[in-house]
Amino acid sequence: MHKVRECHNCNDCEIKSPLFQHLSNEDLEIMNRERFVVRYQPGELLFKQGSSYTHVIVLITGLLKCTIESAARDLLLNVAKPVEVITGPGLFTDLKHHYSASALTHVEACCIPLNHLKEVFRRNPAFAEDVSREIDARRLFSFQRLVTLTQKHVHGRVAEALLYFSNHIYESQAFQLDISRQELADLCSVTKESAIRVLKELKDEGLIVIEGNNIEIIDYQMIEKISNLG
Amino acid sequence: MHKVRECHNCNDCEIKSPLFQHLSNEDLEIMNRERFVVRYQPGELLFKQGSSYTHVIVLITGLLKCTIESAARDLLLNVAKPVEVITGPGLFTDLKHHYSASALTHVEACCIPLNHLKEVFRRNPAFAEDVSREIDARRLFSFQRLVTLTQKHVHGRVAEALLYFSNHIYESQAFQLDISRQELADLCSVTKESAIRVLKELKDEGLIVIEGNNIEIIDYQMIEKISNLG
DNA sequence: CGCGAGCTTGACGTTGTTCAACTAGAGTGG
DNA sequence: CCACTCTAGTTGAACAACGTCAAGCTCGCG
Repeated sequence: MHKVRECHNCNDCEIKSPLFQHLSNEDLEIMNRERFVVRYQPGELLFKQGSSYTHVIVLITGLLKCTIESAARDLLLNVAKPVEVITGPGLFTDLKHHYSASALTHVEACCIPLNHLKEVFRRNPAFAEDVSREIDARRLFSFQRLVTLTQKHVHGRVAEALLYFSNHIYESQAFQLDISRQELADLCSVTKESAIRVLKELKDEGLIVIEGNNIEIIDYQMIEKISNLG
Repeated sequence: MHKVRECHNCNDCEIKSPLFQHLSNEDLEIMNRERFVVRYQPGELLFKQGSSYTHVIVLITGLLKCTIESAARDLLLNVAKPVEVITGPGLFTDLKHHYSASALTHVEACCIPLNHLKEVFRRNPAFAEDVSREIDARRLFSFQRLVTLTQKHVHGRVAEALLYFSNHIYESQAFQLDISRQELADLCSVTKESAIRVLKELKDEGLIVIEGNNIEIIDYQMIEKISNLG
C-alpha cells in the first residue's frame, strides 16, 4: 500500500466525477486539502466493514468489490469501476463502514477526508443535492437487488449478473471476469456450485461461451429473457 | 379520502418530526405553503409505485405499509408509524415512487409539496444534512433487509419480523397485528403457508401466544436467538 | 342460514444446498 | 525437471428447505 501524490490539484483533474461538476474552484480547493491517492494490489482491502468512515474514496483506476460480510456468507453488493465515488451508508449516520471494499485489480483510489466533503456540502447547496442524488440512486440500486435476490431463481440471478457485467462494468458482450466463481455466487447469493451449474447450462444451450474467466454472451436476448423471467 | 385543514401552522405543530427540528420559522413557513392533510381508510393507497413523486408525506396517525410490487409477488419493505417522514428513493433522481404505500389502519397524512421541501433543503444546510441522514439511515435499513432476506431461513425471518413489530412498531411484547398473514409473509419474502407454519411451531413450542391477530412474545430471548441464527 | 375471504393443515414436488470426490493449473522446493 | 501442494473450478448424488396444490376450517356479514 503506497501513498502517492501524483496529482496536486483538483481543479486540473481530468477524470473529475460528475458529482464534482458543480463545485467552484474554491470548493475544489477545500476538497484538495489533505487529499491523497493510494494504490492497492488485487485482493487488498480498501476499508473494512465496521471500521470508521474517515474518507470518501473516489475510484480512479481498477475495479473493486463491495461486500457485506455476515456470519453465514458474504453478499457481494456491487462492483465499482472508475470514476465512481464510493458513498456507503453511514456517511451521515454512524460514520462506520457497513460493507467492506477490496480491490479486484490494481486500484488507484483518491481519498478525501470526510470533514472537507461535508464542509463543501454545507456551503454549496447544489453539491448537497448532488450528494443526495447519489445516495438516492444507490438506495434505488439496493431496491432492485432486494427484488432480484428475493424473487428470482438461480438462473435469473446468474443471467442478470452476466448482463450487469456486460452492460455496466465491461460494456461489451465479451469480457474477462475479474471475479472468481465464488464471488459471482456471492453476487447472486447462491452457492458456487449452483452458479457453476447455471453457467454450464447456459453454455450447453449455446447462449454464452466460457473459457476460464473469459465470457462472451452470444444470445443476448435470451439471457435477457432468462433474467427477466427469473 | 377527505381533505382536512385542521392544523394551519407548522410552527405550532405539536408532533413535529425530528427531521424538522432545525428549521427556522421562516423555513417552516415555506413548508406550510400548500401543505395539506389527507385521511385514508384502511386498505387505501397513498401513492402507487411508478406514479410521480410530487409530495413528501408525513405520517401523523395510523400505520401504513410500503410495498415493492413485482411480477412474481409483493415485497413488504417496512411498516411506518407516526411521526415518520416517508422519503422514498426517487426523491432526488427520477421523481417517481419506487414502491407503493397503503394504509393499514385509519391514516392521517400531512402532504408537503416537493418543491417547497427542496427550497428549504437549498437554503438550510443543516436541514439538507438531516435529509441526507434520513436517506442514509433508510439505505442502511435496506442493507439489513438484504442480508436478512438472502441469508436467513424462514424461521429466522419470521422471528425477526416478530421482533420488528415488537420493538419498532408496537413497542410491546404483546400486540395486535394490523397486517394479514399474507402481508407478514410478504415482509419475510416467503409464502403465507410457510409463515403460518413457522408461527404455529413457535406457538407449539410455547415461545409465543397467538389468537387471531393478537400475538404475545413469551420467550423473547429464544425468539431473538432464532432470529439471529437464521 | 349461507356465503366468502382469510386462515390452517397435510401431502407432494421442486429448487437449491450440502457433501464428497475429482480435475486442472500455478507455485514451490528438492 | 519433476514430484508435491494448494487453490479454484467442476461434477454427481443425496438431502433439506420451501413452495405448490388442494382441501377443510373459521368467522364476520348480508
